[in-house]
Amino acid sequence: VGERVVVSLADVARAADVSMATASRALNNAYGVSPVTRSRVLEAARRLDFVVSPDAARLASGTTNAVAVLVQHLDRWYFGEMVAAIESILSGAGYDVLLYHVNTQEDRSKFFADLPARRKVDGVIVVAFPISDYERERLELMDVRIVAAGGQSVAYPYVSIDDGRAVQQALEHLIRLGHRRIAMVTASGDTLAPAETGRTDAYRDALEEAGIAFDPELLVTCEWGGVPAAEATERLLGLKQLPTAILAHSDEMALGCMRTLRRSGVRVPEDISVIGIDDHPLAELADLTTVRQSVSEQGRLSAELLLAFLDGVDAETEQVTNTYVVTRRSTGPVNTSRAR
Amino acid sequence: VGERVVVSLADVARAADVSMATASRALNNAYGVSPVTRSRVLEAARRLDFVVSPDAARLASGTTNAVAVLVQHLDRWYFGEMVAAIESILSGAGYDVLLYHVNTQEDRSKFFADLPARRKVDGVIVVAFPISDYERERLELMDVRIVAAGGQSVAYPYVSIDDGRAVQQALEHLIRLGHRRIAMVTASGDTLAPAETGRTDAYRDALEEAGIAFDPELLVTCEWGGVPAAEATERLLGLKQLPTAILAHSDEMALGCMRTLRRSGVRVPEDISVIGIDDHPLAELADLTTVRQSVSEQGRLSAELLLAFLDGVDAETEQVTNTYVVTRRSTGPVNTSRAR
DNA sequence: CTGTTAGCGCTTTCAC
DNA sequence: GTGAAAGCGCTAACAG
Repeated sequence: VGERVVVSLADVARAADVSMATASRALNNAYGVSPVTRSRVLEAARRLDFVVSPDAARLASGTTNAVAVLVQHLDRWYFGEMVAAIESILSGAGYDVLLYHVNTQEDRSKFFADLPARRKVDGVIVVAFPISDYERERLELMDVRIVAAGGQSVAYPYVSIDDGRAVQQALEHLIRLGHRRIAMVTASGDTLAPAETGRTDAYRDALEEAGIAFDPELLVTCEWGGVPAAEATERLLGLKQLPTAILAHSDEMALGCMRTLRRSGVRVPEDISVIGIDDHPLAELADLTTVRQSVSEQGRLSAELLLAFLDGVDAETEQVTNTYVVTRRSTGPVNTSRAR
Repeated sequence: VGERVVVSLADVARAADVSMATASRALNNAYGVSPVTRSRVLEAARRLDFVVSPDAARLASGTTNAVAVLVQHLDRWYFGEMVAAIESILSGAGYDVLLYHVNTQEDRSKFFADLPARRKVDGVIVVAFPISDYERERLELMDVRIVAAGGQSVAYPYVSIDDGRAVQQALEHLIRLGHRRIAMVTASGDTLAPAETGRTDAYRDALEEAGIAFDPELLVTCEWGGVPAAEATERLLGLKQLPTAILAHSDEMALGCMRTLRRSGVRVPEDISVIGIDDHPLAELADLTTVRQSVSEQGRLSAELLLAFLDGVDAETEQVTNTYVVTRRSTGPVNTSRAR
């Protein structure tokens, strides 16, 4: 008995007493194999513990059965949740997921310069990642289908929320509570952040729509993150006339705002209301009111969108998922008679 | 002029007027190519925009240059941070990262039953993932190097913190503040959670070491997560004699504890101190005292460990990274004269 | 240092 | 329904 370490298709064919061609067909569920032959092959394969060589299969067939997922900030909830959802759909469909994490500018340049995924994947999903013209050009070189997950992309089919709508909902919530002096702590400067300008613009628009004059003092900008947001909030507290509510670019940043308020003895929501965007799992623990988005839904839909393309099926190329306010304890009616 | 869509090594060789073998050598930085020939090949490759077919290369060479990362709970900070760090090292070394996310029991069974990464990778990194004997057996079938990241594995080389030590440090911190009645809110029941029993056992040991009798009432168990922890804390508040401090299994859970305390009007740390483990980015925003671990360091080291093995280099197979208490505002001296 | 020669392990026409 | 044969595009001896 041979002690073959790795069993090949030839072994299976021999064991089943058929040609390699037939064995291959049987294993791939291709047409043109009699049921009895097929089961004989399958049985032999199982007995020999056969596993196809994916490389040989790919080389011969020309398809990779793999998808690249391009993502940054995987250490943040939003991105992890997104990738998890994408992976789930893709692996369920028999695709491998090649992960490319590009956090630094250096990673990023390197990725687009080298295109390490080239010839390795049938498609790529870009997660909440605004890409430059140059980067788009490079990506095109890969000559595969591209889908954007969680960011409205002008260049590619996408699945995302409507950032403007989310901001609008937040503002409507606050305005309904009587707030007029509403600040926003926003992330920017970071070209890596998604939706950076969208949310800020929407803030101005929504204010205007409500007949509230935009006050530049109330729009503070900082890097993405809770600590930067905490610092930005200090600036807000330095104002002669304080805001009665703060909208944060994301929940993490809202938590930063809340820390500053807490440390300064400002009561939330009695003195100042705070609202975030995302519905981060920890928002609930912080009693933070927020505009909820379903990240896993966006991940799922974007993966399905790519799969549809790969199957040659037409699909809606611009999908927008819902957002809505989740009211918790960090927002309340404006306090007109407060003394500070 | 030919309109070749995809340029092959043969094209490059022809353009550089060398054999395919030489072209291959030049492209792979192999020895035995004169500088001038090499540069001629490289130039031709660049001009033709040549990209090797990874499948063909793998088929011919027998190496995959890919690593599988097996992970669950990618939506949690710990896991995302870990994978990000791993990816960074691996991609820097020229490896592709195949991501396998197994969150549900179903995913998990499927993964180990099918072993979709088989024959596709040179090694696998298992992220904080206690595997069963059966699963280990299946994994062995892949016949590749395996490393555990962020969980002490009896079966594989690993990089992780010393969970017992972390708990001990937390307890030492509390005891130094005068606490004797220290509760623990711990995650368990979930076979998917890492270090689940380790931390609980360490809690008992560390108490004993400090001469504090273990009180079963003070050890409450729940599923992993902030909300379960919040509920578990309610149970604690139902006790006749309250604890003066709570150690949570993780920062997320500590935040759950804090919510219950806050909602119940229990002051932190005046009435009850709270300490977590991890140093989650949001712990800082919640002013949570915690035992810090560097997840990215563990990710980096485990990837480097695997790379060493793949290079045939010997390396330390059990690496333990440091932890230490980061004091913030959620812990304070025990309040002996408190009235509740 | 460079070229020749075999494959790597499959899939896929094309016949039968 | 099944088999024979021809590659897929590259790497790795082995010669020279």
